[in-house]
Amino acid sequence: MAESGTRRAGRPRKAVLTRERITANALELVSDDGYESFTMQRLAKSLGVSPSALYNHVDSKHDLMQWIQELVMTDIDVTIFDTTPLKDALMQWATDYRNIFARHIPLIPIIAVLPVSDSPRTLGMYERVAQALEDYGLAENEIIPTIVALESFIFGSAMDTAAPHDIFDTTNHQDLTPHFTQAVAAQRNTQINTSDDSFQRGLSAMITGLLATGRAS
Amino acid sequence: MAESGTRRAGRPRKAVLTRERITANALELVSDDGYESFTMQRLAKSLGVSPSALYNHVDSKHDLMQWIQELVMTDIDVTIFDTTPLKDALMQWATDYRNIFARHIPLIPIIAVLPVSDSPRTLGMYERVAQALEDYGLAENEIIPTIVALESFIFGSAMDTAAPHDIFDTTNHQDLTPHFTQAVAAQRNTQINTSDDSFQRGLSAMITGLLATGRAS
DNA sequence: CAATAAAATGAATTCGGTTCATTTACTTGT
DNA sequence: ACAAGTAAATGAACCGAATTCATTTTATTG
Repeated sequence: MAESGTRRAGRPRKAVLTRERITANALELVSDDGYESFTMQRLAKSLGVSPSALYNHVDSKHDLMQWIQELVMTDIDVTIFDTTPLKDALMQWATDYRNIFARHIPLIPIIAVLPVSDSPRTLGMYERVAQALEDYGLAENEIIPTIVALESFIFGSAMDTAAPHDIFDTTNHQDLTPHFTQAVAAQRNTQINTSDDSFQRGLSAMITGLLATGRAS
Repeated sequence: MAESGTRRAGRPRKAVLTRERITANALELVSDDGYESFTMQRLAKSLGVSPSALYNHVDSKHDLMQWIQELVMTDIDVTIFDTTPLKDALMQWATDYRNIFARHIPLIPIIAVLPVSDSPRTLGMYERVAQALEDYGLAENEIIPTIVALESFIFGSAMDTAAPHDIFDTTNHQDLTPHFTQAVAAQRNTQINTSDDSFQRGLSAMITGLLATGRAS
């Protein structure tokens, strides 16, 4: 039961912590030392504050990760769609997107499931891409599946960059896997990084195919 | 310092736990109740054993997850390559693969980074796919990038199935995102599940493109 | 039956995220 | 000036989960 309020108003003490400062420090920690060592305690220490103080500003570490992802999103360049033919623009955008999230792999399962309305920056990016696809003449109902398909490939490819170089080493089992072993050797001979090679080929193939179908006009 | 061994040999007590029993129980728990509630304590309880007993057989929970992934892999059907033209076989294999891992999303970051030599079942699958691609006439050096690209898309798409249905709801921001909002409406009108639609389109596009390039013969 | 050794136990450790009662410091109305 | 009010910050405690370790159990074998 609240008493009928005759008490005077008041203002809080000056906040040392703000969403901006928290998020900026978090991103810096994560960029410098990686996600494994990113804890609320370390973040608090980097802000010169006790861990519990963070919880006056953010509900959970998971929410904080969403803040980080929103900030990371601002790195993705969509101005390329203003100046470049669609297919090339999509290639560059997707490559940028993938390279950025390759450095933020633990964010991927979070963003993959995050409602766009919780991330204005993501929404802005989608708007630009949707517009570009519409301008190109893609059928309205194909725009979302096109974006989602590209994004799924982008996320999967970003994760793939974390694989060790010798992930396909089969020196133990080569007799049982002759075709695969030979294929690994052939790719290795090209001297091209497997992840990059795969991403480029897959991306080019997918974009070509997606744009070929259902051109509206 | 070891004493010069004059002591007689001995045999251990009969093991209640085996890798097979542990893995089977783990998979059952995970399938029934999901990964969130999957803990070493619960697994131990389901095996009628104390949590620490598990560590006589597995080095870590992470290793156990690898055991589970190896078991899950056995569900993926590659016999389709024996009977079906390559493009259709790839479509069915990829769909199967994606649908299975859609129920095991937490395994994806693990498998994406796991050396194939640690997973004979995965290696077997790769061998079959590599052979099919070779038989088709794909250039040797394109076989691995083709597999990796498809797998990246499969993993990304599997994660996408966890997204909420209303992930693209923009009722708050529609004025700022007219093209995107309209595209969402158009896709929704098709009545097709967005994840499935996106996967199918993306997969078909990618396979067509990957097989079109560099046919050897 | 005595020695052996793997397996299982249960208590303890560690680490992180999170909660909560309490204190601090700033603002505002009188 | 000052009393009241409030958000922010503190520090101790809580909790869940993985993992470790000293000890005990039990099957086996010469």
